[in-house]
Amino acid sequence: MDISEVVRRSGLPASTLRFYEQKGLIASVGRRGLHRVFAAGVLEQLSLIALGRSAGFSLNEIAAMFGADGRPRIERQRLLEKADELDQSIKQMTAMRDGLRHAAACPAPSHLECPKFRRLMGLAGAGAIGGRRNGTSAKK
Amino acid sequence: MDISEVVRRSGLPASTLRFYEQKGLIASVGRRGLHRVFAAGVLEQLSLIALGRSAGFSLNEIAAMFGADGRPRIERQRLLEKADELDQSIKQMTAMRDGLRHAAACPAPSHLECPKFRRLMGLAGAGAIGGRRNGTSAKK
DNA sequence: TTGCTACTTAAAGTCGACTTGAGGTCAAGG
DNA sequence: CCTTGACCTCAAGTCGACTTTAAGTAGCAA
Repeated sequence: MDISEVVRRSGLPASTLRFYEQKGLIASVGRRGLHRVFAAGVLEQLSLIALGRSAGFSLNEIAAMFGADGRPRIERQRLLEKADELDQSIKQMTAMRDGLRHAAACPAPSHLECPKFRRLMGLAGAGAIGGRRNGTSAKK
Repeated sequence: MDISEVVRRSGLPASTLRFYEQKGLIASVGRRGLHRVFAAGVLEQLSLIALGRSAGFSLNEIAAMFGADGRPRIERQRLLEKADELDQSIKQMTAMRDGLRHAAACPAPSHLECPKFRRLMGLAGAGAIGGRRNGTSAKK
């Protein structure tokens, strides 16, 4: 496969593929002239990377867990840790979601006067002390 | 309150407070000499900002929803949209968490051979096509 | 009044994950 | 054979949310 086919089948731009290769996340099996040639397995590796990303791993963490060859050498301990982290986040986000829904329906003139909203603010403050979180930034 | 008290009571560094002021997220009520003076309400505003952040709003979005005065002029529609986004994320993260837990317990020699893991990879791939997501990066 | 020190500013730096741009190469089709 | 355009490299740029740094100022204790 040449890069354009990987682009087509993975949906990722070529620049990302080159970037991933440079980071050691994937590897081309060789060159035809200048052009990279990829094995079919790279698609699987890319899925794996997407999986890791959406589980909250950074590219560096992913690189550490799988060589450029794609052989997964995942420490199960690490997975459980991440799962616990996700649990934390899920709890936070769930509270937040409920709070938002309530705020949208709340009859208080200003949300600041609503006890539920205020409780929610407390929650967020506590969260802020702890970790940092990002939402979907689907902005252009 | 001078800035050091806000720092003390909010837990945020002074640089962040100045940054927020510059962004129009908070405002000082005046100066004593060069030094900013803040009203007590700024603590509430900061909670509100933390709340918005942890609900996945960007600082710009938050600035648009509340003036520097802190008067919340939240469009309820917007809140519901964010709540729906959070629902999406929560579903993704829940699937991911379960997948991770399974992977940690899975007896397959390589996770790539585990059907559950593969299904999970499909999920992640689908997510990748859609939006972008970040986990807790508690790295120093 | 002196001088410490907490405050001030503006600008630049950082980090992660990419994207963009300039300039170059070369395999393939006409 | 020659052009075309897909691919290449390397460097720099972008974005969000801050932090850091350098240089300056002024409130307050002694």
